[in-house]
Amino acid sequence: MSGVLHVLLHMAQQPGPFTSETLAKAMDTNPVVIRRIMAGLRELGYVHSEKGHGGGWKLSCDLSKVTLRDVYAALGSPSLLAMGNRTEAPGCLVEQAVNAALGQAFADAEALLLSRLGEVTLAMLSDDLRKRLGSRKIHDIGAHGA
Amino acid sequence: MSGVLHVLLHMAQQPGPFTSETLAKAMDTNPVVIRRIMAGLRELGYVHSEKGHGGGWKLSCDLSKVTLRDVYAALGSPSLLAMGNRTEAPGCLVEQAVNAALGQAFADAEALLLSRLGEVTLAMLSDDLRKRLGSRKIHDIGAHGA
DNA sequence: GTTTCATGTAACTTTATATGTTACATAATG
DNA sequence: CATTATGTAACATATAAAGTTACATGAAAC
Repeated sequence: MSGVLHVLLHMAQQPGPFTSETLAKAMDTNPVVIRRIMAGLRELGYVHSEKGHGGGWKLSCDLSKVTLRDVYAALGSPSLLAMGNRTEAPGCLVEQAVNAALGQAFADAEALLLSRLGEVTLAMLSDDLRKRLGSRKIHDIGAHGA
Repeated sequence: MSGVLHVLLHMAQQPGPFTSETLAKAMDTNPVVIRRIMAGLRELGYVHSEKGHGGGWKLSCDLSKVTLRDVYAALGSPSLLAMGNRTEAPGCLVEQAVNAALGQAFADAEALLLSRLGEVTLAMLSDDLRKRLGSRKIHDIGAHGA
């Protein structure tokens, strides 16, 4: 999640296109990993890719319309919580009692988190980033960490 | 977490003591795993253990005073969320912007979850379990899943 | 058209983490 | 002192995430 946003935000600072290799260097990872990540975003139309010379990845969405929750969904909505309910002995009443108590707390927290993510658009993130960049010239994607 | 509560709740139904082996069978795991789990609880005084003949684990706390949050703390407060912030390039402003946005949402969700866990005592869980058991004779810890 | 550059994707390897296991020391009881 | 239990280190296994390699596909340059 954090990594995906990092990529998207980088892309929002320059017109592109960006090759998987370029993005991979910025993220200090492998091009294939980038393609895997971007695949989900492409399916939902947030980015698109082109092959061959001059190809690569481009944003293809209105940043003010896409929330962090949308991005999360594009990743396949992986579990947000580190701990789940045991399901090894579903018939056990002890387990049912435990799951009932934990399940409600977990569900509430997850709902809140999703709601919060839904309030933040990529455009808001991008604006925040530009503020942080301040008067500074927008740094090239190659000059990472500088 | 779920597993620990399972053990504690089982223990709350019978006077004990329970050997690690007994508890391990009920949880379908290994005695050493039980001892590892219980170690944190013992340090906070929620359970205590005795060696040798007739030894084993006993509850040593007021169930109405210990919340699920306390139990969580006894486990070393492991991360509740499945995803954290990237920290690979702390100097990168993009990363800072992403972490600021995600960090707030994560912190809020975590706070809510902790708060919810703090509202539920082991006694409440135990009461709920007894209701579920209904008129049924309290099952022996050996008769798991029945 | 063929060479080059880029994505798409399957298959494999590596790494990290959690869990389970073995072995043995320590302590308490009969 | 033999037995039973915890305490804990060390090792093994299983699982999942991340990284890597290899090669097919498609698009642009020449």
